[in-house]
Amino acid sequence: MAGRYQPGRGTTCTLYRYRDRPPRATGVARAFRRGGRRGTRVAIMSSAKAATAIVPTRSDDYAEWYQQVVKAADLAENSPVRGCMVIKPWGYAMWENMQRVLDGMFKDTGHVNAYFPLFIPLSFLEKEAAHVEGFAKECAVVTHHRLVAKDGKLVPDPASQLEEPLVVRPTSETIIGEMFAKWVQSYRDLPLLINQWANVVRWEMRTRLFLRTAEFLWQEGHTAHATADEAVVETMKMLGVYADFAEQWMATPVIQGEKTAGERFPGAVSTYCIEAMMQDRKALQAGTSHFLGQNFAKASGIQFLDDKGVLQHAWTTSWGVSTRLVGSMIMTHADDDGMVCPPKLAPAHVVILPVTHKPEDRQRVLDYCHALKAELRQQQFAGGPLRVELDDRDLRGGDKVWQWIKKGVPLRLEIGPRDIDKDSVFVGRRDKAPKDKTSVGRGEFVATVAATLQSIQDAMLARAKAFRAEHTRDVDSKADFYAYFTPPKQKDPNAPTPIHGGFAMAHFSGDVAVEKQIKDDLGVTVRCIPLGEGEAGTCPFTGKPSAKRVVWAKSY
RNA sequence: CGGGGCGUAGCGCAGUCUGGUAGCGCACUUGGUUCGGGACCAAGGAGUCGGAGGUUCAAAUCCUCUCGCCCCGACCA
Repeated sequence: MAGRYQPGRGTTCTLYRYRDRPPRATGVARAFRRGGRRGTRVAIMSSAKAATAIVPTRSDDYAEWYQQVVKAADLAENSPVRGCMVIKPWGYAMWENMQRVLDGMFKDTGHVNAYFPLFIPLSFLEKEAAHVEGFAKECAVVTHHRLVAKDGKLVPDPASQLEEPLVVRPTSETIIGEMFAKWVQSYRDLPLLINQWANVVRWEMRTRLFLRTAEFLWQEGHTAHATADEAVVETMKMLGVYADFAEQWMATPVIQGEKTAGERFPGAVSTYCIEAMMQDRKALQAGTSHFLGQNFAKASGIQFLDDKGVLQHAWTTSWGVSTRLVGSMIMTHADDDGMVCPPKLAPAHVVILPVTHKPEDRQRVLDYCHALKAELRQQQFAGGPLRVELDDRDLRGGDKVWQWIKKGVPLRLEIGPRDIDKDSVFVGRRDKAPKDKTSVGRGEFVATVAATLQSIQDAMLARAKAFRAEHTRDVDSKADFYAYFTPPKQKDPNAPTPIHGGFAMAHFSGDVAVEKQIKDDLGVTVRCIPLGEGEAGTCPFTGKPSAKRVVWAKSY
């Protein structure tokens, strides 16, 4: 086994692998596993690189970094059920915060919540041709309703076979359409503006925590309107709600645009989306809004008498965002020390870490911290009381500090006897380096905490915007386009693809064949056709005229 | 679904090639020393080596099958 790296045997460096923290010393030898157990291990030796809490780093191995952040921040883990995740309290709290805010936005735009069944009769899915084709391949199907013991095991009782199989909803257009058909008789029943918070199941081949799992949580809005115009307005309105939410709450800049025919929702007339750039420069669709025309109304029989007594099909829309948004926040904001929560959606805004080394100081410090916690909770931020954690667990200080850094809490307060004597707090901001901490008077901290959180929120959005700008460029020739999206040569064909490319803004004549060719060649697709006016130009692939530049990128 | 890799204590791994019945670091528990800090010393708890068959006196190790996870593709509403 020549050349095999053997830690602790004749080498002077120490091997650290995926441990939950790096050594304190800078200039450490770091290594991480990649691929095989033997011979293919890659040891990264770097004296210049600072130690990070997450190994590997983003630039070392982005996909692995993502998984390590999810683990280190205690957001979620894989379940015994293939492709399904358990969302842990810290991750779920982010989703709850998103839910609360979005729910408010939906209500403010006139929508009401309802709940529809998990199970959809198979025949419902068959009603809309494109819908069938789009979803058939990834449905979970229920065929029996009872188990019987057989040879000491439980098996579906053959006698309990369902006459019509039930599909676990991959989305609810069909069953909601069925109900809408009953609810709508007259133009006076319209518009119908419904949202539901639910889980859905799509039997995905390859899954990733939060980004693509077999079961996930989402909201799906479904509306029915008397006119096409009204439905289109609704479609765009909700797209705008998503874009606002992404920017203002998730600190994630997004491009609003329309999908090409190939990327359209099965059964939709047009699909709109918000697209965000992750730190590996890939695009992630963070939300979609569909104008469904009369397709589903016709399939489900949603009809009404208009004000002239004419029977018409309604015009419908649907729109949704999912727990994927949690994944997008990780990929947008997390760094090599773990999660970085946008303050407005953080499960906790502030964590107080009492420094209680000497027993005689302990009670005094804790009393001070509890009082400060109570005072901070009186403060308002982002439309609610400040969320404050007091971590008085009997752990060593450094351990606790790093746990909270990895979880991404915006503000850390370390408070010991010396701070109390000065009536001040020692503040660390998650958007700054872990050791970059400052002493601030208690009164001043409390008075400015909301502003401080807002400044972190703003800094995160600005940073994400700058990153996107840095990796977005106009591309005007096919050669440049191909060069932009071709990764550096890899010695090992099975190694992760290095980070490269970004968003290419290129003209496009709309040829489906061209789009397909580029996808086959580079794995790059049109993420969206941005809304708004654009300058006309020439498609670099066909030489045909193009109305405006579209966003090309690799994507999740 | 194709190609590659990996499943050994909570986490990260060694041990597998050359079968002899399990080890290291961190975490955990206890005691002590430390203490504005991701400490140190000592003692200790924790694993039917992913699962099922098979070969063998003997299997983490060899063979077959299977499940799961990860990477590269394919697919992706």
